[in-house]
Amino acid sequence: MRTRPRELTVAAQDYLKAIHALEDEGVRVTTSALAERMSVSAPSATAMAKRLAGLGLVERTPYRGVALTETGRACALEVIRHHRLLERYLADRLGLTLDEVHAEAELLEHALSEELEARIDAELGYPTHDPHGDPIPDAELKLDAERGRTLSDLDEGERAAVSRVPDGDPGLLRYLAELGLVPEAEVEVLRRAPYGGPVTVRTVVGEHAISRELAGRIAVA
Amino acid sequence: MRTRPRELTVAAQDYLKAIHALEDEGVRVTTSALAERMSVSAPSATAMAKRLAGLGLVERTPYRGVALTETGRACALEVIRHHRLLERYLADRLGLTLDEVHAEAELLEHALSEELEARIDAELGYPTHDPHGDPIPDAELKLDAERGRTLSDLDEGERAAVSRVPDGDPGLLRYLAELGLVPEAEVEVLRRAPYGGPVTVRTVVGEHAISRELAGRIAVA
DNA sequence: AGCGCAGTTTAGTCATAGCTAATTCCGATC
DNA sequence: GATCGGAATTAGCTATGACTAAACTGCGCT
Repeated sequence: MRTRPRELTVAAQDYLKAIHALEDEGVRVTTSALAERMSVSAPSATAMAKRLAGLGLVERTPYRGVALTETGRACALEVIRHHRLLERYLADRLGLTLDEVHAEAELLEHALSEELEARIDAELGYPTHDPHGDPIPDAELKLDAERGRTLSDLDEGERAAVSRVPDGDPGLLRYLAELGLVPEAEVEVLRRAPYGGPVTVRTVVGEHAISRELAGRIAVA
Repeated sequence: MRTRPRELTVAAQDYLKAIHALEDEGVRVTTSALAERMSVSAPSATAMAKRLAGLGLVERTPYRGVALTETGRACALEVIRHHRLLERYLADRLGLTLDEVHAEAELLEHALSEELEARIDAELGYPTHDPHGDPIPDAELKLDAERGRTLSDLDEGERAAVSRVPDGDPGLLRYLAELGLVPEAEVEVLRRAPYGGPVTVRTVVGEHAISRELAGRIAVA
């Protein structure tokens, strides 16, 4: 039996998604973290946290923050499934580029019926990853964690394939695409400057130095 | 330069669509007609009518009703364009049936960006009609009126092709499909009972009597 | 242990969009 | 031309979700 974020407001779904993302990043979901992520004032975040707690979707400890309940997590995953399936669809079937799909999926995700979700899923052959390399929760909302290594974990001389890139920032995605850093692409780490300095990589496009911080956000396999 | 219903609330867009539909049907757009169409109380309709008038989207005469302004009509057509393009897409590319597309398009129409609209339009080869046979406003929002004849206008013995069926009621659409009354299908009128009685038609599926009222809602060419 | 500040929450508003109950208007009838 | 009834509007509430300003907590630091 499937939980139904469908009966939630769009705003509530967006908050759940944000809370899930923060938990996933290992960040404590405080009011300010949530407010920041949602581009909203702290009181607004507090208010929504209370509402979600009232719906049994999060556990809330005043002054401490919130944590998703099982139900809350299911709702978040449902929305994420919609988002990532749509990204996959938009990229594969309508030719949207990596930097375009996120925003479009963001718009459409709340308007996708279960029917259509299933139809799209089948049409695409039950894909497991979105175009950025993020895993798509399956129809039972199972999500494989796959917290693998990143570009910044590789030793000099190591080669790997990019498995995941950050998904939200179109400018960043265009930049990475220019450097040849897209999912599936081959990379070799040439140098890792000490003290958290830049990482120099070779891709099909050539050699490029990128910040350690950015390298840490690019997963490899 | 394109008007931007995008900046309107979803509710406002839905009201504009309803007002457009009523005008199209030749109905005076009174508060009660609008309230009825929107499944909303009369005071709610009054309130929205005022809001739309304030935005310059309708001309409102208290106690008289509303009429779309040019801007209002453009916004309504923009929404209708989204709706019908999506219907066409869902039918052609995802295999949804005639009775399913309306509800899905209803959900998605407000979440469709101009970008994606253009992409879908191109993908489909700039279609002119949705799967029910309703005309799709073009990118400049021109809509061909084509107020043609209906099944109930045909004389006994006349043959024609169904050009348009009502789009909102899934049950009705399934019924019509069973009778072979779908867009493009060949029909021949066998009998027209007097005094507004039923019309008997032959389709590929056989002979069927349908009410005059229903026949009047099926356009032919 | 106490003080202070950063972070949280409360208090009080606003806008949208819905509702019911009460009132007002318009036109049709007498 | 007054009246009556139905349609339309006003008045007053509710919920969501945002905001600012003010008050409160708790933790770290002395």
